Amino acid sequence: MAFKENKKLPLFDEYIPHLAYDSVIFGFNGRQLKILLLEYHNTGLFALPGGFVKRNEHLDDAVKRGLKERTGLDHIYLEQFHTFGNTTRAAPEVMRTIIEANEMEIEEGHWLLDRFISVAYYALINYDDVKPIPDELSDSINWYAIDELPSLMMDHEKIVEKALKTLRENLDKKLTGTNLLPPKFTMKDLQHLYEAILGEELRRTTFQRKILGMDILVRHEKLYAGGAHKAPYLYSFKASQT
Amino acid sequence: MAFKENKKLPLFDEYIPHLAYDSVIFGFNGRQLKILLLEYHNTGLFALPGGFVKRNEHLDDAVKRGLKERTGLDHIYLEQFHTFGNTTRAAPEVMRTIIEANEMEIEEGHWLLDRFISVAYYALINYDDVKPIPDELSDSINWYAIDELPSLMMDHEKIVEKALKTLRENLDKKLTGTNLLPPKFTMKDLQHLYEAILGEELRRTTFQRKILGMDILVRHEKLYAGGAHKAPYLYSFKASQT
DNA sequence: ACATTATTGTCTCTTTTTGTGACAATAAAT
DNA sequence: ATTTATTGTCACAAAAAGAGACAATAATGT
Repeated sequence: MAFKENKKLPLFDEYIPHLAYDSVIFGFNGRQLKILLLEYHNTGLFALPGGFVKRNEHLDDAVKRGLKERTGLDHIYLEQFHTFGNTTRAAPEVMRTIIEANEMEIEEGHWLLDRFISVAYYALINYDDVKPIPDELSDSINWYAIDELPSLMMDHEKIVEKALKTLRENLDKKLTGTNLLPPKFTMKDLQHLYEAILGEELRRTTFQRKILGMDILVRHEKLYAGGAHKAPYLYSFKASQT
Repeated sequence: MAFKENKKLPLFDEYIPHLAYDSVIFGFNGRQLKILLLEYHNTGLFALPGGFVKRNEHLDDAVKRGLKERTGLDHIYLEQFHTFGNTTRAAPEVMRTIIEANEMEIEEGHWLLDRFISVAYYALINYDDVKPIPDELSDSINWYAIDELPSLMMDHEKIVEKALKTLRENLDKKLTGTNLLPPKFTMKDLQHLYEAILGEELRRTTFQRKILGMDILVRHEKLYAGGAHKAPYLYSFKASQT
């Protein structure tokens, strides 16, 4: 979660109480699938980037706003995948620690200290053109490979798990137009991405035939200046169809 | 949405404000896929059965509680599929009408008159052993075939649409153990169910081979006393595996 | 300039899965 | 006992996916 107000916690009634969102922001560095994690000041606690929803704001817009603040990116691919609503979703001590570490104050009984519901989204962004920006309450935001995550606060590990599961299930249906790759990429790049997401190796020829058969790619002129071998075609995703 | 308190709207601060759930309750009568809809007193408005979440209650439990109240059924198959959070999700006039039609009062500025977020679930229940129970605010609750729905309030038509889409996508993965059929059923019954859900006809032999190949059914002794023809086997779903 | 090397694009053959019809088995009705 | 409608299963055809083969080719080394 992220607080944009400076030292002025009362302003929190600008938000819908007991409601938050969390975002699992996926990026791909060419080899590994990674996600963005915050580390809070003086707490050693890692968490998903999240935030709250303003009273006059669409839920989806709140998430886009948060993503824009943290990544500077607009038009991010975004997918809601689950809402977590157990009563155990409260972390008063943690909240207090974070708030105190940031020299802020909170009144007793504030809903931030109580349980809250969180709507979880995953986002796919281009790893290369992002310099993640920490917010006031956290001292770092960094990429972590999905198989080398630190322990996360509250139920955030479960959230990541479900995000990854959903991403895998949606892969064939919804990867069109994703931002996980640069605008132009080779078939091998795409295959590496699939392998990183699915966590398994794929057969080159079968993969190529399947992807080309999906009719979602545009083939461009060969421009690759890679190694001592035949240059591959470059591809881009077709403009997304309605 | 449903109010369980009688004439005592202040008790509403027992609930998490600005948060609701809606449930798309599917049943199958052997031919058509149907859902349960409420009609509110003196309003002509149809709506999905829904409710609110108590401050100390798991989100999932709130939904189970509501389903139990309306159907008398426990252990219903339940799946969360989306959270609807647009600011347009407010219906102050409708709310007022409903509340007045029920001779209740509401203070100005109450969150019920403002926008609220709704977490949507779908449920699969056995059409035959349910006598739906209306709540205090509605004068009827009835089954409506999914292709003959009346117009629904707010965004409830979108919610139904998405529920149906999700159900179709999950069909092969998650129908195991569903309650949409009686405990024992024929292969033809199951095929009719699939056809009603998918809205398309399926080929008998292919369907049979596919389902048997999924290894989710137990075959029982033939007991069917139907018509002038070879009696089919009866099946039931295997006890659901973890 | 030419052979070498690594990787690509495509083709073919094999295997698996799915579509489609055929047919014997059989419970009730005649 | 014969007819009728529907079932369970098999067999063949068509389509999709798995797996390897091979020529094409961009950089490198000689």
